[in-house]
Amino acid sequence: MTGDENNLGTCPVDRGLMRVGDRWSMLVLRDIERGLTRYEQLRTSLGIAPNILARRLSALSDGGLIEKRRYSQRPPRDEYLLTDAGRDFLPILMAIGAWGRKYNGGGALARHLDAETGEAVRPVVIDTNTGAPIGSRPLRFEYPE
Amino acid sequence: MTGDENNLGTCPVDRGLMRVGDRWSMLVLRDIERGLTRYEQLRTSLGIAPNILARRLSALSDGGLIEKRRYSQRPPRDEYLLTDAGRDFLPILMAIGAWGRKYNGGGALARHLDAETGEAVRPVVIDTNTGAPIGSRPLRFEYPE
DNA sequence: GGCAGTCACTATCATTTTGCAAGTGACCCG
DNA sequence: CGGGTCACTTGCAAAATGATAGTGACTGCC
Repeated sequence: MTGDENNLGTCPVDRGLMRVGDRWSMLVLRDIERGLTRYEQLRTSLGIAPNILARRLSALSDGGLIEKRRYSQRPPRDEYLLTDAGRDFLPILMAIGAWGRKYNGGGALARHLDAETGEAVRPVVIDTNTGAPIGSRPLRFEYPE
Repeated sequence: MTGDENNLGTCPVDRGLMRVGDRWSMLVLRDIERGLTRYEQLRTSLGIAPNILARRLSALSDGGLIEKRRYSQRPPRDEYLLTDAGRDFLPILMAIGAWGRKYNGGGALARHLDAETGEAVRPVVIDTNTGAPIGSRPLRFEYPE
C-alpha cells in the first residue's frame, strides 16, 4: 500500500498483512498451533536461522498474535502462546492450506481431522450473512467517504 | 519449511505460501479483483516500485494465479487476469481482511457488500463437513506415512 | 567443583531481496 | 516531428534474510 489516496490505509487486507504478512510468521503460528511452543522446537521444525526466528517472534509478539510466557523460573524457560488474535488467525492458515492442497499438492500432505467425527476438515470461507461460499454471489465494493 | 523430515514439504500451508507468501502478491491479487488489471493501474494504486511489480506479476503468472492477456495489438497492451487458482485465493484475502478489520482496524475501512442484499459481507472460515466455524470444534493432526 | 550439554538466544558478516530513480522502446495524437 | 502514455528494464543503494559462531544461564553427572 502507501501509494494511493483513495486507498491508503483503508484496505483491511493490508491492515491484516501489516501484522502477519510474511511466510515465516504464518509458519510460526502454524507450528505453535501444533504444540511447538518453544524456541528450540520452532527453530528445528522450521529450519529457520536463529536470528530470524527471534525477530519473527518479537514481531508477532509486538503485533499481539503471540505472548511469551515463562513456564519455568529455574532454569529460565519461556514458551510462546497464541493470543486471541493469534488464534483467530488460524482459520486463515487452514484456508491457505486447503488452497495449497488443491493447487500445489503433490504427494501426501498433513491434514486436520475433526476430533469427533474423524473426518478430514474441509475449510471454506463463507459469508456469515448468507451462508454462501465467498465467490458464489456477486459482490460490490464500498470505499469510505 | 525445508527443515524437518517429518514435516518437509508435507505441510499444505507451506505449499500455499510457496506461491503467494508475500504481501505484494496478495495485494496485487486484491487489486486485480477490484478491476485494476493493467500494469500502470496496479503500480499507482499500490505505490510499488516498477521493477518489484514486474517481478511479482511474473511470479504470480509462473505460479498460475494470474494470466497476462493482450487486449490490444496496436498499441500492444496487456492486462492481468485471475486464473481459477487466483480466484480461489480471493476468499482467503477476504478472511485476512476480516481479521485485519477486527484486530487492526482504526478508521473507516473499505468493504465488500453483497450485491443483492446490500449487506456487508462477513467472511468466516467453516468446515464444510460440519458447517461449524473452524476453532469451534477440537481438531486433530494427521501426518503422512 | 569441574565439565559436558541443553536452551534461548545475540553478534557478525555474506547474500538476497527490495526499493528508488532514471532510462528505453513501442506506440498514439496533434 | 514533438510531446505524452504505457509497460516496462537497468543500475545502484538500502534493507531484510540467512549461515555460522559465540554467549549466558542453567542442569546433571562424576
